[in-house]
Amino acid sequence: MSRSSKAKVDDLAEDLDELPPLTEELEGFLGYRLRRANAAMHRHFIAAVADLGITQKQAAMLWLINSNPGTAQVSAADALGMDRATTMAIVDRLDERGLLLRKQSSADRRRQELYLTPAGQNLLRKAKARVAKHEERFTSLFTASELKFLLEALRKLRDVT
Amino acid sequence: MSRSSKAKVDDLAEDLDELPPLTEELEGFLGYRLRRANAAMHRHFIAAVADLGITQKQAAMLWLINSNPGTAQVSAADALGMDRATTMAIVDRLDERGLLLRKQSSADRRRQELYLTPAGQNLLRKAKARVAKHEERFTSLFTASELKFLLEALRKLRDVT
DNA sequence: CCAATTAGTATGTGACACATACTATTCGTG
DNA sequence: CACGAATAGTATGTGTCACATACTAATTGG
Repeated sequence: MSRSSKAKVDDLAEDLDELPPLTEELEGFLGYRLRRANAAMHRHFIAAVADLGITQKQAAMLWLINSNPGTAQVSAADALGMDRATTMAIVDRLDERGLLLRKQSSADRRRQELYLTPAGQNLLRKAKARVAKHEERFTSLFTASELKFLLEALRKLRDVT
Repeated sequence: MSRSSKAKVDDLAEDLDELPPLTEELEGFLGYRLRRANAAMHRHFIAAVADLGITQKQAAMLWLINSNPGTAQVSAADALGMDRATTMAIVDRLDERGLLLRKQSSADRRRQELYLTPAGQNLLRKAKARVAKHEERFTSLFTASELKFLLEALRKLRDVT
């Protein structure tokens, strides 16, 4: 014991760092917890792929294009829940880095089909390994059934109109 | 039935909008689902308090100060998981709108104690009503025990180092 | 007493979200 | 078929937030 056993009971909270947190009220909110959890996972993600210099959104875009070559910008935007302007900014950034290319669709000349360049495929391959470890770090907190419930719960939240 | 029963089985997916989504692979990731759920709830929050012109972070700051008058900026920053620079920007904005005020601590003159102004208290009161409805819209998707698990799961994710 | 730490501040960069507006193209309906 | 509506991409601007860096003033600890 580092302290005398005569320490007053009143001191216990302070001793054990059990003072009520400033966020006590906020902790009851799903929105607050969701934001904090997302912030933590986002930070961890950025750190995990720091040497690749991509964000969650950029990685998601590369991933989506790799799985669906030729997808139009607007389709990618819808799939990822972004508007066209935001999608433009993200695709622009990846385009400037030579990670993807735009090709006008012959079927509908308004559309720009998106494809990964070899550089983009290469970067995505590296990203996949890091993301797998990153995900494992978080999913390992739960049992398989807990994780299943959690993923479904998050889907329900997303689909609220 | 709107279509002939002779429709080929191959057509079923198209008929029922069950084509695999472009995000099929991404859906398996906890980070992706978390981001989408958070984005949905964030959008809903902003819409819920649109007439008050505050963000989630600003509301959280007002809430925290209201519950803990005199809290220093750095304490609020720690509690909300933000750095000092970001906290400054948020407090500045609320300060400019006259929703809070800074008062130099007499005990430690480096510290700026934060207090809500009557305008800030008034705005927070309105916000609380809207946030309650907003939260209800999402928490009502779950049973009490499911919600308990979800909140705890999100706390675990936040606390990952 | 002095070095290290802490709190607040200032400044700059980058990523996103969203609004608006404009052009080119395609679609739908009279 | 023609023409207005809708769609895809683009350009531009605003606002929020995260983070890095650097600086000052104040406090703390050895």
